[in-house]
Amino acid sequence: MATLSEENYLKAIFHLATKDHLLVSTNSIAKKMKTKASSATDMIKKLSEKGHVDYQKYKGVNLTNKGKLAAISVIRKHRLWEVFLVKKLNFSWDEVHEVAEQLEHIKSKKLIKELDVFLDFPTEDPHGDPIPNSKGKIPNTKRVLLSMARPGDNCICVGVKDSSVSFLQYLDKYKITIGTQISIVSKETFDESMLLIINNNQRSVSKEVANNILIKIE
Amino acid sequence: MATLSEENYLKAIFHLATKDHLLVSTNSIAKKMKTKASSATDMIKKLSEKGHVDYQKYKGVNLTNKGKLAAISVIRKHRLWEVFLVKKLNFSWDEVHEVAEQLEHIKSKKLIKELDVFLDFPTEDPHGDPIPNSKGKIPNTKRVLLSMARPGDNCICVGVKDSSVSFLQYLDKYKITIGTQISIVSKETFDESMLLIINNNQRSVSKEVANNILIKIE
DNA sequence: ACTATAATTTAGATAAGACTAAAAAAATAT
DNA sequence: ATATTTTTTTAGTCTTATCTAAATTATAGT
Repeated sequence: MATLSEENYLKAIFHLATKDHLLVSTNSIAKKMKTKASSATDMIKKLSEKGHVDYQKYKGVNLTNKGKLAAISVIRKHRLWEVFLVKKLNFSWDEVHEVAEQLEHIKSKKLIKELDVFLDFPTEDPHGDPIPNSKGKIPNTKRVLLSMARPGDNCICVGVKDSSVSFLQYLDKYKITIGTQISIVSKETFDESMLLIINNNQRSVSKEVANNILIKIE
Repeated sequence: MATLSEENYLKAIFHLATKDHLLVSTNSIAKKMKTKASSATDMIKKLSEKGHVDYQKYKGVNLTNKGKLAAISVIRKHRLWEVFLVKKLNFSWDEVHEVAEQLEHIKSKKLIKELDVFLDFPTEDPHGDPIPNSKGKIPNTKRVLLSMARPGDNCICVGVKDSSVSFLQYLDKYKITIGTQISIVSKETFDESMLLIINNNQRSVSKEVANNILIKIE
């Protein structure tokens, strides 16, 4: 059984590994975990001994199947709790993360099974991120960044890439949420800002914003 | 802010202190926490430094007002989560304790406030124990032990003193739960066992059982 | 009151997870 | 190809919460 700290490291490594870059560096883990590289090395050794990662000194780590399933299990719990907080306890999408970070570590199979039933088997969390099923399978949603859309496209906001509080509050301010219709009017070549129609209002968003909104193009 | 371990010690001390015996011994704390007396001493010093208990070497401890409120806050969370697990997630009353022990340490004022709203401000947990309000006031229910009742009394089960899994399962087996009607037929002077009518069946219960069922006499 | 026993505290050790500083390996630049 | 910089690891320290063993204080028995 993984400790709280081990679970957080596994989650961090999972998020850092991408399809084309499965090997994760010590430094990137340390940065994500907001600790020092030496602490990351210590934990990597521990995770390696427990069979959660493959590790070669100076080469970085790779999640084993076991480690991957452990990470996904934590992510599943995190996202289910986020749904609970928003749907049942009136939390807004920028308030859920901190609490879900704690709730995701509660150990009880029955708890998470019944929570899933209670929430009617949700497939996405309040930020549009997919919820892995109990077997560890992650439903893949074909989502792209708003910055990928072209003038004339009609899109629906389906999630965010950056779920920091400041960004979520920005979105709330302009009434952009999951399900919001977005039409692309034009795109500036100079600064890559985009002119959009959102809720019947024209609005210009910066490259930074467009790079963090996930959409589905109709 | 108290650590997880500090919260557990505070809770233990609170449960050990009674109206007529506010001073709690090191050994009793150690026993309740399932640690050694030396560990208890260490923690007592820490709690004393933080102003949660009054402590005099070799004399035992006493919760300060601050420590009492901290303990009650944990107990409130524990009991609210128990209600949630039973009412919303189909847990039975003997399954909730272990999970609530974890959930009670989640730090979020909004979480517990909204949970209280969501559960419609319950005043008792699934074992009949009173839920302290947000100010730390504990509603007092006039409950007595079944062993206090006399032949001819008609009673309602309102809770249990011992909420161990084995006792709760014993009660489930004989269909005794909160709200169950119990009539006292007679009491043996020899072994203090009691003859009862429960759910229209005569049943004899031992002194040990009668000492752990809480009732209200009509 | 004095002794035996029980309760409590102190001292010193351990494990987990973090840190700093220094050493070693890898990557980059010239 | 060698020197410099960056990354990673090692060694040693710290804190929290635990432990064992030994010392100290309190309690009970005679």
